[in-house]
Amino acid sequence: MAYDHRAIEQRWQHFWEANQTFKAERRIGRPKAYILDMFPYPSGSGLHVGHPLGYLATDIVARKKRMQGFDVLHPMGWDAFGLPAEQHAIRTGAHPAKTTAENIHVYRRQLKQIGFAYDWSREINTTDPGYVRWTQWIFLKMYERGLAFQAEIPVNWCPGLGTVLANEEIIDGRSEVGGFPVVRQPLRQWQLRITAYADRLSEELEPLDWPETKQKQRDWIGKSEGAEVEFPVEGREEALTVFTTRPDTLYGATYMVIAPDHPLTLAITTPSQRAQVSAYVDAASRKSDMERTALNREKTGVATGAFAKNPLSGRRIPIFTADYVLGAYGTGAIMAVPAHDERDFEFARRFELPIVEVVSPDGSLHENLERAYTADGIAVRSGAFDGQPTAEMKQNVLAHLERQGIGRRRINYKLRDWVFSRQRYWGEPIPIYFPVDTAGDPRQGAAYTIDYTQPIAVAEAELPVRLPELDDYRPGDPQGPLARATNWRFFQKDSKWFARETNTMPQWAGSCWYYLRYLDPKNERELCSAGAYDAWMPVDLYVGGSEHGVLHLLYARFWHKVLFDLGVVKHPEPFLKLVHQGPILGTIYRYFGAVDGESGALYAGDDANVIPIDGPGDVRFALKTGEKLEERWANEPEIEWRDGTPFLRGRDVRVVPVSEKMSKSRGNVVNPDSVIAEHGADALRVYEMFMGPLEQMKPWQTSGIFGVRRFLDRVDGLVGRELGTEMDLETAKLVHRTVKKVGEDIDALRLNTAVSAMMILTNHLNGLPQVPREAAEKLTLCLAPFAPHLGEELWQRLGHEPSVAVAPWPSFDPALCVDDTVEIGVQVNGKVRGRVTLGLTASEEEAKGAGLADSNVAKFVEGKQLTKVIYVPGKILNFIVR
RNA sequence: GCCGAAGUGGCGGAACCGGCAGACGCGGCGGACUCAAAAUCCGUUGAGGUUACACUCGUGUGGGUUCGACUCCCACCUUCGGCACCA
Repeated sequence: MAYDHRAIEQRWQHFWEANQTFKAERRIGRPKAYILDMFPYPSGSGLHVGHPLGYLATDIVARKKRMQGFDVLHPMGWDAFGLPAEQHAIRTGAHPAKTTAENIHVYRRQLKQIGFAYDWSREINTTDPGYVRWTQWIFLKMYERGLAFQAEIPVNWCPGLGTVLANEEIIDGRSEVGGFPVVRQPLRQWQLRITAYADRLSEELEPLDWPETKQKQRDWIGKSEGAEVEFPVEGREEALTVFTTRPDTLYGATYMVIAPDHPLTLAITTPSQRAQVSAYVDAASRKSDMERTALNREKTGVATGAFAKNPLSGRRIPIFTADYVLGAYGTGAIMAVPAHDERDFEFARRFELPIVEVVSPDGSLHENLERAYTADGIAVRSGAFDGQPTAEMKQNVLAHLERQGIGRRRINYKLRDWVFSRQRYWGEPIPIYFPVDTAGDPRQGAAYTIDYTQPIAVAEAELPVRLPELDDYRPGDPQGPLARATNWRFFQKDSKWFARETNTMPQWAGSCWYYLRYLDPKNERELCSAGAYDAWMPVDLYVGGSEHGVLHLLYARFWHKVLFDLGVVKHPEPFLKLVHQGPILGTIYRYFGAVDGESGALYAGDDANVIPIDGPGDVRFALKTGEKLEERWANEPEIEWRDGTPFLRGRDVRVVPVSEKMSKSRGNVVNPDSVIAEHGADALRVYEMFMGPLEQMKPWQTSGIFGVRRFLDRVDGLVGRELGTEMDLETAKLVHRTVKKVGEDIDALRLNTAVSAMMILTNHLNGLPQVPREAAEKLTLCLAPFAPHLGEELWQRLGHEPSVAVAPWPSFDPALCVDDTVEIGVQVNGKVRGRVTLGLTASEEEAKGAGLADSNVAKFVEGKQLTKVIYVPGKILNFIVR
């Protein structure tokens, strides 16, 4: 009874391709929907079953919208610049472009066999010269506006990758890709002035229909409102300016701290402290991010010997330098208020500095604080401000400082400018060149000097700047591998020599604006035409992994806002609604074995009799009797089930299933190709949607797909039966409710319960002597977005012309979706004791009578005093007795 | 440490504007079909209890609000994700 999925799926995939069923076109008077997936990086290992999850959700939404008469843009492309292709090139010598093209070929084939409703005529590839041209064009526009600039700055240099990294690409002092250590090192870099957009990037999140990602971005941008205050330094003209969010605690500032890398640190240091301070500054500059974040919990610092004057209290306060103050945030110096800041408190304790309470929870004075009091309160020891609550005092102090001209309101951000150059080959060349001072021909080895202070933009007409051919792609040189392509790098113009920029753009560049290129992918005159923009933008639904919550989504919003200011786009935000699909986990099975190895090994099985111990390497567990054990892992084929418990095949060793992110090294990857070959693309699609809520993390269970395939076979069987014209009321109600629920669930991306609803209908229809035609048709139409191949097949079998993809979405009769009678629970003192069927409009008297007529209810009420009756029509009847 | 999300049968999950907890699927058990197996179909399946019913317990833990709490409030525990000296 199983249908032939191979034949059906191939036939309809060919049909869609031949008929261009999913070509996106705008028609007068139709609503539009732009439904976008985060396009993949085509890696060498192909897709695993986790990849299509988000694509399936959008595909179902897109297919339903199309059936509802929307013009739908649902495109796909490739984010094809990236490290893996380049690393492969270094190992094998194969050109990254070649590897990338091969990988794309595999990805395209895999996606097509899943049956996505993409408009493949709009496919884009970020490495195409026709695409790179516009990425470079946007860069030049930023350069013209001063948003792209060079600076010699300490950057995050990753020797393992031979390149610099953006702050966002570093996790715990290591590279996000590869996990290599990162060190601080000064280098000439291109940066993008994302900080100029910090406020808009933070504030304009507000109206978007996004999940928690909104808050993550806000936190990353880290807007904080406060004040800049000047502290006069003894014996110097210029004051030391600090940033604080707590101007109300100014009277409690008992010392100051200046960052080791602050330009004034050495200048203000007194001769007697010079040696100590220089040593501290040196040590701090050599520390990598890792050391600073991981090891440096204990506060360190050195007195500079200098003193400042607290502008409000008039008190003479010492100036320290300490690395808990960051040179790059605020002004690089702080006023320290140990009584009301945990870090300052810790430092003050360590260096025996005075701790003066100036904010009291209740207005009374406290001595010998045990810890910093960081909450709001009432001002004390604050001169004329005493007694003011924190919020009020902030305003008053600010006003006072502004009148005196020694302070002003100020907003600061954690966000830093985006280090935008990479010392790698496989990226977009930065379209800039520099004058060269040389006596001969640098391509022939003549000595030369490049004047990096005079960057020149490549003329728009000369875009794109293409990558040169290279024999050796290895990184390592801070100038990047492109510096080795001397014939490409150096050129003459008006008999002067010039050198191209040899850094390339980071992987994120291409994905910052790709959603705009889909609108008009072949346009050679503009990145997209105004007509194409107006037809489709903004993106109505964007689905992708939450790992891109800060990186890609922040960068893309930034570029979009720049393009908005340029007049290229007309909306301040590109993505109205964002959803993150959860990862699909692979399952492996854990057990324990003796360290000695296979021969005579002691197999301890599951966790029950095993305890963790401290030890080197893999030996982190032992039997309770003391024998040391190693953690071992088995995957699905090595497992057999006995009475619902997994065992190691052929052995008496119990194993414990553990779900983890799918990865090659764990051997828990499930390949969609094999699932499709065995069960069909429709079964894969429906199973992935049925697994659970889209946004949740879910373990893949191969057995689950059997149930889904059985369901599809049942639907196939139903529609194959002789159909009737009559439909009984119960069936009609269920059919119409299912149509309603499936439609609503798709709109809300509750795809799992939509599938469940269709299963319920199918089970019901299967029990009928004859299946009504209307039921079969509506079920087919509901199922079509989920299982489109089977949907087409059944639609045709029902006597309709293809394609079901453009058939109208089924309607439902609201009257059939509400019950006139309903079964409700009858409670006595809040416990359910019976149930009665009542009309929705039944009065309390009727309900009471019906409820008491239930023998079991009567039993609990009998002999007691009925004190109250709670009746919510259609919901509950509750008798309160005493 | 801070921010965010989540804890429900053997498993994935459903219900959550407070109103019959466990839909749907997997797995298990029993049966039909078969020489047999697979596939398919039917029944059953939270725990305790009972011949059967009744009944008792049950949505991470402890409290609270309510006629009534998986759902709301407070405290805590655990898991996952993010940030991490940002003044």
